[in-house]
Amino acid sequence: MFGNVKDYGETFQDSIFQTRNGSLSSTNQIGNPVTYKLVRVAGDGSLVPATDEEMLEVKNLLEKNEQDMPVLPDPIQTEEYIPDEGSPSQFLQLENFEGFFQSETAGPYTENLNSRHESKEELMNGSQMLFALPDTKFQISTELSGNVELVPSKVLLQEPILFSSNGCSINQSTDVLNATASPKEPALSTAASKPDFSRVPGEISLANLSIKELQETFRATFGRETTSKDKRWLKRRIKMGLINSCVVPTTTLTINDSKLIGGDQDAIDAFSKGTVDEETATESIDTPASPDGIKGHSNDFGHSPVETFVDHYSGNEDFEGEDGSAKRVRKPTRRYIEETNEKQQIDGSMIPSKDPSSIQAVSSEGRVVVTRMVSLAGSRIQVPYVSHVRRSRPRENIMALGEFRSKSWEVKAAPEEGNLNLSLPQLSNDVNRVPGVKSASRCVQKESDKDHLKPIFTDVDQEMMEPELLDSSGDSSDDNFVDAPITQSASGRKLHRAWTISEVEKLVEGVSKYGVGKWTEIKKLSFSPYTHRTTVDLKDKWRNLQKASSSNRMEGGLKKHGSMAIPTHIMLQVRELAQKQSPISRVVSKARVVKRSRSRNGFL
DNA sequence: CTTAGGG
DNA sequence: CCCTAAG
Repeated sequence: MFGNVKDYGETFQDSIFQTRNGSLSSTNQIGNPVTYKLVRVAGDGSLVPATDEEMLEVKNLLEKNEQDMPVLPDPIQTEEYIPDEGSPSQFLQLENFEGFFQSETAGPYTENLNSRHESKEELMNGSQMLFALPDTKFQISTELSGNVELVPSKVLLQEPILFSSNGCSINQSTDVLNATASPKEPALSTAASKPDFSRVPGEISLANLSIKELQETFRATFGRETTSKDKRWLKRRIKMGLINSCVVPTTTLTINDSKLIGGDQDAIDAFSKGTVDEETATESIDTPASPDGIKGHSNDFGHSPVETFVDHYSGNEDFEGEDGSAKRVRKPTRRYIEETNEKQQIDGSMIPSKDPSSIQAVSSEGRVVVTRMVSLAGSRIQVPYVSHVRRSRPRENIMALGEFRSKSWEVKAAPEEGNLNLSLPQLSNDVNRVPGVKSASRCVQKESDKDHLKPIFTDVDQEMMEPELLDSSGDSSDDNFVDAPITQSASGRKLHRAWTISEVEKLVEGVSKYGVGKWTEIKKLSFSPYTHRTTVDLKDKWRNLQKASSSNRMEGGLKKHGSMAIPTHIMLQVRELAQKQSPISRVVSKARVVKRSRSRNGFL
């Protein structure tokens, strides 16, 4: 039924939705507030709010036992959320639990305890398989505490929002949180409480808090002030703070048939508008751990979700709007985007769409990914949504590739259809498979270069043209090479131009004249005609030359892949210069250092 | 912007 | 070749 792990996330979402509108219709659809609070069970079974000392104690206990304490998932599963570290049972004994339930909990929970000897299947049926609870979960339950193992099922029926994964869960209810004004600990302790706290006195629901109150709560939670007036943001932050490392969904996204059908409208709007930012994406259905086959996506900056979160809220936030988009966040780098896309492509979020222009939210391994159809060289593929509003300089735009091709065709007069068609399947394959968008686009480009540009001006062409000749043809012409500039600007990437021998010679000469690293001078004085060679290019080429020259075996003929046979005398020159420059300068600098340190130490 | 270095 | 981090 739920065998397909990949569909798990989606199924889960469906379940939530159905539950909210179905069996739980008596509850307020989305915002049914449930709050938690750390309490102590007194001798008579009554609940006593925890004192600060107790909070601290609990915290210490948790830290102390963090390592060796086994995870007892069962009590956890009765909760709306689960702290990522440690188990509540570390500080609340099972007896307390039972007493807790008996004294404070009406029917259902007591029932659960009493009926815990029912067959697992029965309870599963009773819960109408609302969730595809991983088998492992039950296994663990059985191992650890056989007699409580069945509780979750029914409890889940009551509070179907739970999804536990390796001790971390995703809380799908929108405004559930603990407003106990104490940092972190409440979050940990909540797991030890019973699921339904809506009747516990003293609770506070964030949903109803004013901005000021939210700010207060924020301060109480994080120990610092905030100026944010964004309710949604505040609530999320507080929740995250309480949940600790567990990722709090920004909103309640519900996926049905790959369509976004429910949830926080703001967030949906955000998605639609393409304002989905890094954080939103991260906060989608995603878990740090993946025992259930739902792979967690590590943050691409190499931070844990927590770290990222900290980064974001620790800044001097100055949030303008309710939409929360004002959050100042590091602009994802090109590479980041590419890698992210790649990753998501790997995840297999390639879902063909009938409506090419449709933006959809698809669930991929428990993560909601908003995608859009894009036309790449004539074929439609689905790619993770990225806002079309350019925030930095153009990346190798997919559309540009199309232009690129057209231009090339124009020049080449008669592009073989077969050639194009040949490349497309390969492209599609690439996109579908591991290489991802990045590789795909590069692939296209490369092919384009090969197929259409090389014939126009090849290495041979360049070799034949004397640099001096080109020189005289006008230095203003960055490229008198046909349509190179057009192509270049269209592709957004510099056209690869093989280095000619004469260029290399000039380079070497320049290096010998002005020294290694003086690329600007070399370019100015020796490369004025070659405006397409940047200083970086010179540097790169020099690096390559050095590499080549150092690996002396290169002489033979190992460079058959068209890498141009560099005359040995040049190589020798390079090696000479490299040796003259690198080791000696090192020695020199070393000597200088010694000199300096000696003088510093009073010698000399 | 220039350099240096990693990708 | 691209991208970034440092000066």
